[in-house]
Amino acid sequence: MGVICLKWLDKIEAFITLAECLSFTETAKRLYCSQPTITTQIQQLEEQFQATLFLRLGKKIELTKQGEVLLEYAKKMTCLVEEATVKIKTADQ
Amino acid sequence: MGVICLKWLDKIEAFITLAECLSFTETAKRLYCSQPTITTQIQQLEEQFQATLFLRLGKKIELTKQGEVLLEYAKKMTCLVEEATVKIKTADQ
DNA sequence: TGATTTTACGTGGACCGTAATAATG
DNA sequence: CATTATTACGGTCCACGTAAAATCA
Repeated sequence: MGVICLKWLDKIEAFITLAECLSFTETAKRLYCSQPTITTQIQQLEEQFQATLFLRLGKKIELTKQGEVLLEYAKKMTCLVEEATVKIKTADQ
Repeated sequence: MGVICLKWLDKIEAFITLAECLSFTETAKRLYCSQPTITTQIQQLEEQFQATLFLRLGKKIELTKQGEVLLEYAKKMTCLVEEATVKIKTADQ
């Protein structure tokens, strides 16, 4: 999770990582948590956006069109938060 | 909270509202929750960003420079989520 | 059968509202 | 003293990890 550790971004972080490596196991390793946690986070995102983000094809998973759209915005969101964190820190109070 | 009702955006929503009306009481009314909840949410944001977002000047509160910076990004974030929600919904799966 | 994902489930922590306290004018 | 913000506190809900089950190669 790097510098940014805001809890409410965890799901987005999990989604981005999963979209990148396409493996729940690998995603869990990278984010230092269990596979079931990743599964749940992705399920919650799918419910919140009422979308299917990944196709489960046997062992392989595949990003859907809807997933691609979310991925694009997810990256923007994390960038935005990182940028905000830096600029807030350097803002003279 | 309008169409977007993702729980993890509540704090940002509270912050934007408070920055607009500069009253915890009024913010709580608008968001249909209690004042202590707003207080806590703002405190958590201040802790997460390690920043003072509002100056407490007696009964009046005032947005700080850091608060102004966050406000700018907070609005971008909510817009981004709204936009993502719409585009995901219209994406052919 | 081995590897991976999902479901079940119990516990610990977070969140919210009520009540009480503090602070301002 | 009236109004507003904060703190204390208790109950509920959510999230995570472990364990078990399911699924595929």
